[in-house]
Amino acid sequence: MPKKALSPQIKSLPDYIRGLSSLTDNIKPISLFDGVSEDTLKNLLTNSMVTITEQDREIVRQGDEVNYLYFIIEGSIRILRSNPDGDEATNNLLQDGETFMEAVIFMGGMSPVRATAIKNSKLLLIPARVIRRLVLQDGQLGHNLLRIISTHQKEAWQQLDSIVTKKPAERLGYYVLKLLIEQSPDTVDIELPFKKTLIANYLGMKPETFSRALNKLKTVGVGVDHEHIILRDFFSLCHFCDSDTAFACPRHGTSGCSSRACHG
Amino acid sequence: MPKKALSPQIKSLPDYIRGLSSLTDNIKPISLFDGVSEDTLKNLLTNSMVTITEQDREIVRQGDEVNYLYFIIEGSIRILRSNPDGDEATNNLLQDGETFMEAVIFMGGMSPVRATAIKNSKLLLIPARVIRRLVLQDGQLGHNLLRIISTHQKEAWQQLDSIVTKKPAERLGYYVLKLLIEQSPDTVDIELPFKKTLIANYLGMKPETFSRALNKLKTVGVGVDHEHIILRDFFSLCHFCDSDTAFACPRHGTSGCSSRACHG
DNA sequence: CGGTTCCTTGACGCATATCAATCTGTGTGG
DNA sequence: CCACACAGATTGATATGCGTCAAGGAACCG
Repeated sequence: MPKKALSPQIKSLPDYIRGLSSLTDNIKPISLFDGVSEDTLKNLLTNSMVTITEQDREIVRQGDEVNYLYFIIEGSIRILRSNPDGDEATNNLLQDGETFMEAVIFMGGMSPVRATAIKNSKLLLIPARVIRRLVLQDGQLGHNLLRIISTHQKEAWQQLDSIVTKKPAERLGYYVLKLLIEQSPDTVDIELPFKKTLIANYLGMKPETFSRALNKLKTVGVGVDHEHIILRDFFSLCHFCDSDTAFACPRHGTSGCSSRACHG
Repeated sequence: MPKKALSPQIKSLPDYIRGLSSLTDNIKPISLFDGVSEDTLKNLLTNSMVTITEQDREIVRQGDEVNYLYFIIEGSIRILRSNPDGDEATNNLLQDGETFMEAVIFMGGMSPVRATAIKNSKLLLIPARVIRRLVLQDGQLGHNLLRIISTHQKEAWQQLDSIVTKKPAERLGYYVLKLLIEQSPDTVDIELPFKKTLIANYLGMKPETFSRALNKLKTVGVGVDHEHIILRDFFSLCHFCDSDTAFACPRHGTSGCSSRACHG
């Protein structure tokens, strides 16, 4: 276990900024930079750093003081808690365009969670004090931040509910349904964005149980081929829908939709 | 199951305000109003309503549009999610001086959680639009809000971690330890603030399991008498400590402390 | 005193964790 | 190109811990 502080390759960014600001236009649901003034954006970027973090490196440790808000330019990050016995609970799995530690920098005290890189990742580190200052100046930034944090809160609530009230197969079905809606509701081919072991942990089950849950889904028209989930038809996952997902589902209410949320 | 919309007794508050503002000084850890300007406070209160909500009434339903931030003047509130089968998962249990729905009003869309009154409660309803407006004007208010939401996020993370990695008795021990620290670290008598059934659900277990978990704790020096938890000594709960609680514990590091967080 | 609600205790069954073996795909070196 | 090693995934057998069901007890209230 590495005791020394992490020291990833850090490049400061005189020329990087332009590449980035054009990059931010491409990524789908970037919330942090949405609609902020040119001024704020410039201010944010000039005060930030870009770092490359290699796979499995620990970016934030449990108990660390957190001085940055992390924006994922490219890569995958896992937010988790672990105890002395080595048991781990995954709080979140994040990808390009998402942020992390945005809530932690407002908590005061040390970080209650760890953050590790699932694969080689490129991160933008925005100093916490810059965020705190700019939030007061640019209301849009503050609003974005509140939306991001609130959305993460919502996800945590859903995750908890899933684990407490649903059986493994239902949990997995619910997860795949959310993937479908956010990825592309117009296909029957869904790609698992992370290793199955990781997703299993995120869903609060063991890899073996995850595998068996996948098998159960086959009986309701949800096939599997490696990291691809193939649906028999668009409505195979409707059984796992709840009022949250129904709201986000473009197909909700159309003929064929058999969401249980209707009767909830 | 009551189908009709909730319609609690609503009094508007020309004269109530003064009583309230002196009241807020007494409640222990009020975060929402901490350090906000007189101006903001007045603005907040004159635009808000006080309602009395009787026990078991549903204040916010899953799927409702939420138009208020709720401040608990007095009472107890349960935040939960439930599914069509009637299974319920408790996301939070709140008391005097705490707020709820503060994150929901920034999520956009409908509420992913329900809120019910555990007992007769007096609530301050602050319109969401007022909050959104004042947040931009008074940085202190925005900061308070961010702290509250972030703290709730932290609690959700801890709760999830507990349920996934800990056994029932450990979960309960961890919960009681947190009660001890926040209530009064200088006593060996801790009072359970809610019905055992409710706490059981919050901890993700059945009442029977909760009861058996209490029995297990007796073997490590944690006795029970109705709603009172009596410790053999100040350090009976140290076994359940983690780095989060260690940070908040005034006795951490003193002789007698045997926190596992030291070796984590 | 009888009724209700909440908690506790006991007996039982099942679902998931655990342990162990096999399989698949991938990358590496001869 | 094949042999080998390795990680991740799958499958099977077993065990155990929690949920479930059922009964009894304790406090509260009319």
